[in-house]
Amino acid sequence: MNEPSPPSESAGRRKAPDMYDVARLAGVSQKTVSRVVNNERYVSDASREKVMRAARELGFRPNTAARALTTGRFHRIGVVSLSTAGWGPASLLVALERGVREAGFSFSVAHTTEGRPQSMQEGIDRLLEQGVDGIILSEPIDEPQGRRFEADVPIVSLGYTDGLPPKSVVPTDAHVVADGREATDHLLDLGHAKVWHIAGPQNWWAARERLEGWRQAHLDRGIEPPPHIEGDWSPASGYEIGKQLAADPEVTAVFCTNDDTATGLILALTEAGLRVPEDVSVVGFDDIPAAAYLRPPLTTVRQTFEADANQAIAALLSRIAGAPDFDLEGSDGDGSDRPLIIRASTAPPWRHRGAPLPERRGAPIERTDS
Amino acid sequence: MNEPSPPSESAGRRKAPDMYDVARLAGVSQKTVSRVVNNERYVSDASREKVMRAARELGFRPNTAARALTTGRFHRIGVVSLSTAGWGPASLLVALERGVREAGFSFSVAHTTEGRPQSMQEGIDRLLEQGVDGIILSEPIDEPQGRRFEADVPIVSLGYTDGLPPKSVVPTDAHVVADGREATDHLLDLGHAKVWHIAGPQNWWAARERLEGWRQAHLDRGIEPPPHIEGDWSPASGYEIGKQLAADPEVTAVFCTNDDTATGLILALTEAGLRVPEDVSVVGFDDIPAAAYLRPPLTTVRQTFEADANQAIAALLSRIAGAPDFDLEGSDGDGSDRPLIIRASTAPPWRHRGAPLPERRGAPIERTDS
DNA sequence: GTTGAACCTGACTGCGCAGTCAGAAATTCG
DNA sequence: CGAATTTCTGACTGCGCAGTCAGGTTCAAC
Repeated sequence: MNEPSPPSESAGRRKAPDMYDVARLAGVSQKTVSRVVNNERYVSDASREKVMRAARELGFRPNTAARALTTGRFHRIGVVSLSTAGWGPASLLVALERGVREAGFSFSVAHTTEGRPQSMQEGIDRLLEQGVDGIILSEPIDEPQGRRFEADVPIVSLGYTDGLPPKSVVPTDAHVVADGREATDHLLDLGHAKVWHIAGPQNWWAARERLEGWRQAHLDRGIEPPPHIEGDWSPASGYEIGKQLAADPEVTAVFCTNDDTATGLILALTEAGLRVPEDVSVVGFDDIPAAAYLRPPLTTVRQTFEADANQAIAALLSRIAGAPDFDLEGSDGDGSDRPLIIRASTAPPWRHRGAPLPERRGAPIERTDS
Repeated sequence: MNEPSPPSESAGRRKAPDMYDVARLAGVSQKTVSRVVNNERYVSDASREKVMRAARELGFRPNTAARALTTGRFHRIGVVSLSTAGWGPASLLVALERGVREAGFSFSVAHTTEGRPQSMQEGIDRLLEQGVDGIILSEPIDEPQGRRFEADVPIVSLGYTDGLPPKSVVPTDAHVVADGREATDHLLDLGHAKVWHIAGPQNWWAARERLEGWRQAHLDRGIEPPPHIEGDWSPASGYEIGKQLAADPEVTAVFCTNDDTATGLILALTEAGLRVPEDVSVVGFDDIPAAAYLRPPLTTVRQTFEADANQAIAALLSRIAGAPDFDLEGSDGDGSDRPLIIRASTAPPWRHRGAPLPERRGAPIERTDS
């Protein structure tokens, strides 16, 4: 009601109210205001009520800088991410922000500079300069020369990275390899003799793991995998590599390191007169929203961004809280959620062109809905 | 060399060095250290050198909280974004981070909570609580009841939003309408009588503008536009709406509010036995990386994320610096960069099914490379 | 040599908050 | 009823830094 009109009403922007202002209005001490704001014990209901009313009336907002200064905690998590808008990295970022927010922390991002070595360390440095309690490395890529990351706060990496300080490292290790293996197994189970692989840049951890899963799937059956071909995640690279693969009659099945690459590949195959899946089966990775609506709808591996993000955050928070080495085992899923989404881009090998199309065309096709 | 071993070497984590530590080692006062760190004038080369050496030796990092406390500036820009990994929002976020970083500011993100009204204001509140010097609203959507956004720092919106404080508002207004118009004009110029429109959710500013451009393109020619259909940006909604459109023989051209929707649409048309572009032409929006590799390669409108982001940042920084109403006119491009990328999904109307395919199939097709 | 200006430096202070502690008031217990 | 305990409160302090100011030094100009 009676607005305590600020002393200098004439000035442009009046000073933000601090705890002393609230205390004065409420008739208590600054320390009591602090207690109320931080929900501490030992404040009478009467005082609490008065303070809250005064704070609301003044529009009081605690000053984070001052709080951080006295507590030494910033209440902020930093994330180093790649400067790409690709589905994978972007989804991870969204999941991380959500998890961090729900944990009550602020969220800072430092993107790496594209094509710049050591840019992960630079990202870490920028985060440290602005003040964070912990750092998450999303989509880690290798630093040159196996350099060690340096930081005086806990670091957690979503996926393995060499050179991490002792704290660190994360969950997802095992299952990404498993995912790559499952995709490959699916194709081998269909009867394909070998599965070709369009890999991602091998300085990315995720790309390496998928390749490793693909390799293992072959070796487990005593098959020598064909040489893999390295792309750059883009549809363009999938298209270019696809033109090569289309020329090789031995190629009947391809596992792509992501859905974008698969999109380019399919176009190249089609332009070469090959049919998917009748002549060549294709598996992607990511399950981007459009995957179910490509022609043909793409068999792919659905990523578990939410779960990965939450594991990373849990690990980081426990380290921030002081646990020297939080044990994460057991939380690693056993794969019961079946990340492989089988759609119409995979089928048994055909290998005789011109054969009549199978009836799949009008068959019901699973579309993702999550 | 002679490492000044910290007093309590036994303790786990030793206290981070402050300016007094550096000053002691360098043989100067704390204030001089402050001067060197902030690159102020009036420091002798000798002092500067000593301080820098000492700072490096101790691994000194200025404490942002203390600095923010004394200066009242956080050196941080906050962005409120949608919690989606879609190409558009994610690209904007990447561009914004880059621009903010280059301006020497830190970058905080607050995502909105999906499906929650008032979540933009909540995002703003979260940013204000953690301390930012200014806020950018990326991909603004309407708040319920035309509520005014409240903040005691400058806000800039990437696209118009009702209820913004006087400071605010941005650049892109004009050209997004123009983009929608250009896409539609392209189809009308090809000879289509009308262009159907799969719109985005109309509480999104971007979706409204594109629809408006589509509408204007019709009205300018004295054509009554057909009713638009509202999707939700997803391929799924494009597919569902596509099934309706496929049943209407009048439909020969569709402008989709984004490339994902177009992807779903094309599948629905294809499944209905229609050919793109022979029976129906399709234009998308965004120019996602896969757009050039769909079948057919998609005619679409390329977004100008970098430019938009930079304009928003420039506007925000100038307001932070004190300019009450920075005038942005003139910076609005005149369209000389031709955002419409014409590929193979658009052609003149055919309208007699079963006609021989035109020769486009093998024709060279532009692929984006930027 | 004197005057002034530019240059350089450090003591002191306050930013807004939470930690510490001493003490008052209310409650429980023997 | 007094003693021990719990609850409540505020004075005081320091976190690490940059702003202010006073003083000292150097240099050029008169």
